[in-house]
Amino acid sequence: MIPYKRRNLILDLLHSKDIVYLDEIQEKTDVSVATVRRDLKTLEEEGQVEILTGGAAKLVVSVAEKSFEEKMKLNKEEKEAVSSYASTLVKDGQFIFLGPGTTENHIIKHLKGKNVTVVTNGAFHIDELLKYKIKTILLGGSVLTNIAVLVGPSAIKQVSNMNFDKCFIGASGITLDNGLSTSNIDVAEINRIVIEKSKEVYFLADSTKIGADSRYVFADINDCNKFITTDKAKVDNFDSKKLIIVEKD
Amino acid sequence: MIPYKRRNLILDLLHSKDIVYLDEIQEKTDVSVATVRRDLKTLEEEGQVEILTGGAAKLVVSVAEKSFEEKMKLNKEEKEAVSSYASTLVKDGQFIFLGPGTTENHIIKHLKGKNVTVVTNGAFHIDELLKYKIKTILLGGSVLTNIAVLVGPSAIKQVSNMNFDKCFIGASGITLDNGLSTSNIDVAEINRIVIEKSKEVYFLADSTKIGADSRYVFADINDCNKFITTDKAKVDNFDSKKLIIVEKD
DNA sequence: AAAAAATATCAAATATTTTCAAAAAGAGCT
DNA sequence: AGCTCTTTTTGAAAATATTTGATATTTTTT
Repeated sequence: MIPYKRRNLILDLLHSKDIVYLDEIQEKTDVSVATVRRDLKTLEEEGQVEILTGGAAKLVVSVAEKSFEEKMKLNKEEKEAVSSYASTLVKDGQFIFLGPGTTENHIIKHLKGKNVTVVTNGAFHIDELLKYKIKTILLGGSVLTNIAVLVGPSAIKQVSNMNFDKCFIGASGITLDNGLSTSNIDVAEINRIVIEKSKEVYFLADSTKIGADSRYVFADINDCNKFITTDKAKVDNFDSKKLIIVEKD
Repeated sequence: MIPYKRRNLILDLLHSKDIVYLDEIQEKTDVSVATVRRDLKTLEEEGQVEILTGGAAKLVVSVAEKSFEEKMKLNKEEKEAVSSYASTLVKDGQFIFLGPGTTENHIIKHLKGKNVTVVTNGAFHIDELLKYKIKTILLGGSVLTNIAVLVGPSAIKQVSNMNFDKCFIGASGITLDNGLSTSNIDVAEINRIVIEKSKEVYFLADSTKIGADSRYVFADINDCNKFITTDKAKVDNFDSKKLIIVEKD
């Protein structure tokens, strides 16, 4: 196994485990402890890993990204299924808005090669958007700590002057009675405007969001063209004409 | 098989695989390892591939981030010295602008705990700013591929309505004759406005920037309050009242 | 103080770079 | 086309450089 692959393996282990021990790495890679140590030192110099005394290492993630990356892992399959379907709706040349959530982030990789322009207020999407060389407009404004979302009068003004072909928006909570809600009032405000300025509106939700209410309501269930989710049972009372149930594999 | 086709084959392999081994390529192309190595070197020079020890090569993933991180490493000590000094100029409660460069990025960690608001058009600064919980306003606009800098009418409009206590701006090139220049016309435009809207203007430069000109000039040497750099020799002809030479340790 | 872990050192094993001559491919000419 | 001359590409061998495992030494933990 070449060094690069070995180091990747270590990072992979740390993605699922939080801490790995030298023995463990050694066993999986079949090299001497000396080499494992050297690998870890290399990764540490790259800022990817922190070496702990006691023969272990843990992943270094920036505080802010942590919560985002952790959310990316939650219900990954559902989010993947929903966003994969959502991406098929995007046609060449379209001008679309992506909300700042993790489900929306999953969409990005599927847009690769499509000639679209993405507008978003989710600063964490930037890496992924650049990676796939997608034309991007990031809204400007105050950056919300922890979630790196851009809000404020300036962001509002910008979206107010845009007309989207489609928007894809997630929510923290969704109920038939109260509609879609989120935990931040500024995010709610932006969502509200985006929905108004979009020809077609798509709501995305993994099953955990359904049935709960968050603080700030920004839309009614009926404000969308399609509501994309995976769990049929949970949306039984919803308007079935607007529902799209996708299978997670 | 002609060289061109061979190299394409390597890229194809990397499309699906992430890593290819020398043996693998050699087997498929039926040439000597020496030639495979040369092919890889060519591809590397084209920026299409990364050569790894072990004889494998991997597709370069996020060109953008990579180049930023690599630039962060260049002249690290000088940048650190310059930005460390720059940060001492920032007082509690101030409203400052940071340019999108790597030198400016180094400033951020030194702002930890200071009650300042940072405005920037460098999207790559976000992680660092969130990490140290610094109040941040990110300009909105088109995201320039590769460098993740925000530009365009919207960004311009935003900075035009702001009044900064201080701004810290780097450049790609600096000469006494032509002043400060950068490689992107939009970045130059933003810089120009920021300089106008700042009570105090600070230019930052590691020694490699001095003596070279880039495409778009955005300021004269005299447009600043202080010009902070490390290399005394290179700035001998500059107005000494404005110069601050810091030691790298 | 004993045990465990981390660091340092060194020689062997691998990989990479350099060098050089042969082969292949082009370019110009008759 | 056939022939020379030049340039480029290639493979093999030698020279360097890097990676690795083993062992000894120092540091840290218990």
